[in-house]
Amino acid sequence: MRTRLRIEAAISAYLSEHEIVPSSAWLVELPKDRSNGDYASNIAFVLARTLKKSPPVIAADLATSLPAYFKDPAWQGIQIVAVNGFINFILPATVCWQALQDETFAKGDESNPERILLEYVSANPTGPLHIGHGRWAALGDSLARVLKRVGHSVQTEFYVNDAGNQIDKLLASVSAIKAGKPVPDDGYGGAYVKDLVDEADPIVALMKLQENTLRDFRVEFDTWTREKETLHDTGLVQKSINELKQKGIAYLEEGALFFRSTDWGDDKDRVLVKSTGELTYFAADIAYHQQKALRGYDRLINIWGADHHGYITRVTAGIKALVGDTPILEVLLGQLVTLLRDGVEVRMSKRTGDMVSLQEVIEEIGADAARFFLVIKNADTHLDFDLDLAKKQSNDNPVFYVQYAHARICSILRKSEQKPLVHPALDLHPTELKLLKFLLSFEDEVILAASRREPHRIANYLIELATHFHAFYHDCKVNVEDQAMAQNRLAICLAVKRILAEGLELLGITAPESM
RNA sequence: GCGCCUGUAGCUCAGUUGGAUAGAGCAACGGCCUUCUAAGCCGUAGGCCGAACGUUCGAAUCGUUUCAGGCGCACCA
Repeated sequence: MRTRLRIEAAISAYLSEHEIVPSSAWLVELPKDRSNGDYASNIAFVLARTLKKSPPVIAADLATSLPAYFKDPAWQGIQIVAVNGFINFILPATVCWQALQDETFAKGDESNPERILLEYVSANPTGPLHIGHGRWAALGDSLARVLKRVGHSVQTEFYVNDAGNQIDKLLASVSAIKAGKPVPDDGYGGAYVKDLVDEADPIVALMKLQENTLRDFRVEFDTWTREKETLHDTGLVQKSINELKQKGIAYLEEGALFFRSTDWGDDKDRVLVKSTGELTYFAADIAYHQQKALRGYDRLINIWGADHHGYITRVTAGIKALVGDTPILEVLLGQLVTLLRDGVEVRMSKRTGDMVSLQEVIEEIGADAARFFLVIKNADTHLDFDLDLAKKQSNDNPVFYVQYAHARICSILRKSEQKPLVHPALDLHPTELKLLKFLLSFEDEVILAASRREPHRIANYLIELATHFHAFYHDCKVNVEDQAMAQNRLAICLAVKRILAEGLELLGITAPESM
């Protein structure tokens, strides 16, 4: 059982035995300052009004009563102290050892597993991917890994917009070059376009290009869905439109067909078929989301750039109109990335070809550093990605700091002549104990990263774990004469190695054996 | 004008389902390699959490207002 849940259960048992009903939600959490304890609860604050006593008094009562609710052998020796109204729980090392030896530690903890379709990147096949796509790729792939780890069933999808205006323009540009004519003003003039003239199918070639870049970035999709063959050639877009007409939520006005999205809270109704007879991109998008919904998921998660914010309401309206309330559409917005060179913004334009591709970034600084840089910041803060800085910093980049901890452990293991073995009775050095306990909070971070869709938490956790390990390395020599101590410390090293490797795996970053 | 995001140390950012003295890295300064990788460790310094008011026992966190920056408000994709 998860450590936090075990503590919550004890408090709940106490409450129900004493027939106390809290007036609002209480929780057991990781204290901001770990020196206060390993876990803490605010229950005394919540009960203050109900019991008409001050939080410190209630906390003191609970602190003396609660130990009786931890009878399990491993929990013997738990310290429960009341400070300023908080109840702090200081765990015995045996609880940590027990949790860490469990194969399912920090895995599959989701109480409501869902079938999720996660769609991300979905770049137009009109050019190479750039750093912005890289952010969605790093974010989406890590999120998929995190969601799977806690027990959701996740399928990832890349939607290929291979129909419409931009595609026509690209093909026109390729034809123009082939015919020795200049590229049209609104066409694509990037160097890569010239390489497409010999391709039988330039779109497929560009998809391959994007797929290869993503593979170099360690991002692979379960499915690639092509708009043209899946939605247009099959007549599914028209079918969706017809359904809307039949339901009376699409109407003709001034020669255009409108979808009454205002029925679902949109600002204005949206055009499905232009007065010219052309379908809008939105029409295809509605059909696409209807199809996704019909494939049987509980939830559709899309990662979009913040510039697509305005689309959420109308696409949600489309799903509700055609399918209903399930699946839920959840859109994660990420703020855009500005690529800087020497502190100066590099304008990104596929049309002019003035861009630095994701492929180039990966080749310059490596997939590990690039992924870490792109995923470490909260997705809703704007990201300045300075190429020169990233290159320059490659030596003191946090990703190396974390990887170095892993490599150091591997080195220790290679030199060791002992077998790791836990000696629960052994006294631990304070730094050692801190490290051991910090390992335990991995499960809470993973849960949080999953439920809030925030993979950057994993990156921050790993940096902190590496910090604890490096301090341990400094304070506690592992390969010492004392056999029991050496075995114990080796066991800690193995546990740290495992969590570092699993955490890095969640971010799609390698865990090197040596550096 | 309306909507969304951001504003925390010199710089880059954590911390935001309300909680304990607001944290880290980089940059600055000072220590630590006869000891398992110094890509490391330890210490010093650095803050009216953009501003104001409000809710609360308690606010960086919630509400209102306001200032600054970014992004959207198409019969474009």
